[in-house]
Amino acid sequence: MTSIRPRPATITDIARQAGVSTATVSYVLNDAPAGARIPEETRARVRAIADELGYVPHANARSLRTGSRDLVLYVHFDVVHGPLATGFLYGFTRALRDLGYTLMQYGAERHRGVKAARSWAALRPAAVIAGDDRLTPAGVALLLKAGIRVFGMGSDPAAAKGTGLSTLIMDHRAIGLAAGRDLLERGYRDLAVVVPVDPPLRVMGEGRLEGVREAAAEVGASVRVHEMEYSPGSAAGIVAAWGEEGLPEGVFGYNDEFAGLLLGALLDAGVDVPGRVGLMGADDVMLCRMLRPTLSSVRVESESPEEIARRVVASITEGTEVHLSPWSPVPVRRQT
Amino acid sequence: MTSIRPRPATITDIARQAGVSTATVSYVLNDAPAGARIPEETRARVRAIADELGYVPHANARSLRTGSRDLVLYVHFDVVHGPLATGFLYGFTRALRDLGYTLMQYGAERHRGVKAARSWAALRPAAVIAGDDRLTPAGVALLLKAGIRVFGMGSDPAAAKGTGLSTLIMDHRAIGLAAGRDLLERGYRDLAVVVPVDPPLRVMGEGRLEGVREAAAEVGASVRVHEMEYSPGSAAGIVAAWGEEGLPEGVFGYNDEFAGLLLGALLDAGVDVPGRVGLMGADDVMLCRMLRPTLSSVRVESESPEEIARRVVASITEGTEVHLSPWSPVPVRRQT
DNA sequence: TTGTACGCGTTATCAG
DNA sequence: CTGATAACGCGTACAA
Repeated sequence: MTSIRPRPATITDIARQAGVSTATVSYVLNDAPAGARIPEETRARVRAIADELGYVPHANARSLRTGSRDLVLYVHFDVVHGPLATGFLYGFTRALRDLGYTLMQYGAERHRGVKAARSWAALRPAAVIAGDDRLTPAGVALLLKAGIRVFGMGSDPAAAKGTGLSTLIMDHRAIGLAAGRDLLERGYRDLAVVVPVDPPLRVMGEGRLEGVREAAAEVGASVRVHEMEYSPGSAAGIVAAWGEEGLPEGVFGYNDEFAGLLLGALLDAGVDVPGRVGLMGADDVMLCRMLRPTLSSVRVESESPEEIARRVVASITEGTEVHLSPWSPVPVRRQT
Repeated sequence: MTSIRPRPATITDIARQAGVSTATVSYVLNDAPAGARIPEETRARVRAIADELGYVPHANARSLRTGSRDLVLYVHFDVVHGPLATGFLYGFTRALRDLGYTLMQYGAERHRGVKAARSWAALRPAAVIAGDDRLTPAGVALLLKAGIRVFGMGSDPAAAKGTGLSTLIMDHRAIGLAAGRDLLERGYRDLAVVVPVDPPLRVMGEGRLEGVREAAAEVGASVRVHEMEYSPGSAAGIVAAWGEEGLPEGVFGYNDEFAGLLLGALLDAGVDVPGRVGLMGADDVMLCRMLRPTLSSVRVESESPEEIARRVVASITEGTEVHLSPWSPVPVRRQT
């Protein structure tokens, strides 16, 4: 007597036990109008058996039959999500669920381009949201051809326009612009900007840098650029370099974490912050209020996840291309 | 002339265009032994058409037919994942993929117990990994009955033993024990511990507290407990209370973030850290090295994600209950 | 209420 | 040797 591994109950199991057809079971469990005149006694019996068997409909089989797609695939960047992104993702997930879609996060994808696209397409999602580092024109084309909407996170909306690729971006240039303007308003004319070397972050860093440069150009200020790794040693190296070439007046540290590392290195070097050097981060995470002096930052306010979800769903159902930029930057001045 | 929404190509489309049966297409595309003797010419034609059509097999249809389950559902806690958890999750995802399974993250689940279990069961995963705040005995039973393995994150292994529920836990008691012992080694006998009020964090906080208490009991030290929210105000409140009742000698701040908030509040109050008060966080994230003075912490080293993945898969294929605790704590002493 | 075709792909069986 | 037929997995929905 070998114990068999449990198997999920099927509609057929229920039909057999209840002595009715599978059609009847389906009608009863779905409260379908076509089965409206099935006697209450039968209905009760079917329901009782379904319950007893722990029956749960097979989502795959159902969607295979109905042809419905309710999956939205979210393919991560390979980086740690900050509280901002996490918070948005939660709201977005919930909002999508309310609209009848299921968002699944698909992490640690090792492929890109057509290979990645094929693995996503196999799941027949209604849409895929992926970092632009995973997308290639051929991959996007494959998905679109299969009726799967594609959202590039970070892709350039101008370049995407007309290709069918939708975009969902954080406007990094705008963040840099806000930070740069805030530093310039304080009278600084000699600015330094940090750009992460880590590839997925680098693109964003360059966008932010561009914004600072734009702000600087408005008043004829200068901008120095430094590559930085996410490590105390790299921060110390930059501060040491400033010791040689002269300290900048204002520093934009890419984000709060990089800025936090820089702040530590500046304090270690005995630099007066903000007396000698003004410092800004971005994202406005709680970290800003842990550091002393407290860190100035650029808060990124997001449009309601519900609204974004609605527009994503509209794009899915209408098969149209949309370009969403749910974030807007606001400087927050603190002690640095 | 209405443009029809693109539809994914099916095996039937290919068969029609190639003038062969769907069986032939299937054999060719899968390099099945049964189709080994299909002439190269036909094979090439089928492959070319599949390629041209952008054909990708329908994963659902395939698994429906073969009965295979390769999905592992990971249901988040509703909190921001730190770098530690994120890093583990990435490695774990990759390792599972190498073993033929796909890990999907399912966030912002609004249900718990049987309701949640039903929504997971509908996806027919091979296993579900969920926070114990989402699991109830009835829910677990439903899943097990359907042949779906269940891993409770944070569930008590002792309580689970024999019920079929597997566990995957971080040993919070051990973290508190390590922190407590480190503080006591420095000679502190008047300890304070912070416990977050936020429900999902509270459980972990209580586990860590228990560990500190255990350490304190070994040498007869005292332990004060303070509830804390994740806000600068709450930290300031606690420090103010210490002003009234007297400062503790050593503080365990639950984790680095809560400790960082406390550090800021202590410095604001003019308290000498670590001269007057020693402070420890936990998790050892980069934040520790941004703060000045740099924060002592408890690093949590995880067993290799590959090894954990192997054991999870073994549990799935053999249908056995396992209890994994892939983390071990190591104190890291810095300036605080 | 039931029989059954269908959605998509796999595979054992059978025929030219 | 080459390849088609058909049953099947699970649930839905139309015709009877």
